[in-house]
Amino acid sequence: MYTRREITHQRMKALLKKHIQNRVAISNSEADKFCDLFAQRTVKKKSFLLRKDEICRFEGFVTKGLFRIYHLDHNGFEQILYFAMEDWWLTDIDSFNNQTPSQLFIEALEDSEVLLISKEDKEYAYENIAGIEKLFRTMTQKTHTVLQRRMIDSMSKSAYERYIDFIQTNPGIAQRLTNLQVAAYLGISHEFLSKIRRKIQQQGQT
Amino acid sequence: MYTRREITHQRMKALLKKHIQNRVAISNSEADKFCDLFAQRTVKKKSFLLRKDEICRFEGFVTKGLFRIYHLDHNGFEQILYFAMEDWWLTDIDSFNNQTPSQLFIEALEDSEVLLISKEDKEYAYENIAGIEKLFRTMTQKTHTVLQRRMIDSMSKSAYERYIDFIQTNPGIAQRLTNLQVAAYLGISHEFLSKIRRKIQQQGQT
DNA sequence: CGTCTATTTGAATGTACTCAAAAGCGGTGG
DNA sequence: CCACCGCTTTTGAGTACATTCAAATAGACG
Repeated sequence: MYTRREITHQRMKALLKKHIQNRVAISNSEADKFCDLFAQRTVKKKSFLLRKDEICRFEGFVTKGLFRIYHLDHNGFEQILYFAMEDWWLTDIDSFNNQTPSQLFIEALEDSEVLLISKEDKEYAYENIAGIEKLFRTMTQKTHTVLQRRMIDSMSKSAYERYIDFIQTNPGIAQRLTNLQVAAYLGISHEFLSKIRRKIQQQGQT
Repeated sequence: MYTRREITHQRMKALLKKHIQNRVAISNSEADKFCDLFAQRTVKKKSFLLRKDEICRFEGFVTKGLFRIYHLDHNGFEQILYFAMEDWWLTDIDSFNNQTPSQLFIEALEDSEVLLISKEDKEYAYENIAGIEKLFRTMTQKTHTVLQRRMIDSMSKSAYERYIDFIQTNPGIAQRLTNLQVAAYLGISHEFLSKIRRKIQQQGQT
């Protein structure tokens, strides 16, 4: 007999296992061993997985919902680094690796579910589960590429172009966001985003 | 008896070995095994290690000189992603990993020397030399953190602030660059950089 | 229904770019 | 050794992109 919570937990781990096996050659039993290191956590909309000055003690895999990972600049403006939805990883990589106070906030934008692994268990996995070190090396390389691309775009493209790119490349995420969030991600004011959207509307009508 | 070239080669590998042993626990013999996978290459000022549309067949460790890694945007403007000087790594991580055509140029800004490793040899090292997978995982995580920080700054700070940050954080590199290069790194026009520098001069005099 | 938040709009402002031209500077050949 | 060439740096005027502030409007939710 399983409780409902346990059933959910099983289903979430199945998602994680599938995610891993799509990305690296790993046996069933090794994958299970890895997945068992994760704890489940539900996060209500508008509550935080991490706040500035806390030490990030987890790396997370999102199985339901949507998060924003953001930074407050010296004027108190929110700068969104990235969003994490189902099938995405999330952490403050700097704070997690060095166990130093974080500069970031991780907040749920919807009622969400995540699987969390601690630093100790992740280190254990690196040492004792074949393929895990490779999994994270390749994942980090991939996100590095994406970040590099975004860096180039943020410097060489106009706000208008970046907005078009964003909604075309991430329609699944964009739908679920307010313009406030989108503006904070693009690094522009929400008023200006509104004006960009108006211009697009007008073009559509001709 | 060694030729002069061989002696230089030995000295370069010693630099690489030291670099590695500062970053990961690795035995002398394993480190040597890894270093032996690298080939030496001298690159004259203004010549290229990689051009757009070529496949990046190497990852490099700079032992002498200075490189710029840049991208041409759709208006033909150069956007410098990063500089690599002595003790730094350099590659197009995307093109190298996937063996796909590169979007980037890698150009020597001074007469330079690099040690290069091929994709095959690097894969060999991942599989057969203990500690190498960890070395590159941690290095990639570190550069990811740096890139993330730069991303935040490029969106939340003014050109003036970014320039001050750059010359204070990287005095060693900044000295060796023309303002044209610095501007292309900061993502601003060189004319505007000149105006920023004038303002700083005037402040200094009071 | 009322409250809170998101979105839109406009006017004034600021930051950074473009274009054109002049000045500085280093190297090279006559 | 000097004159010239190419490249970097500076300067100014005009312009474009994006922000700020204030206020009105629209939506969402209890």
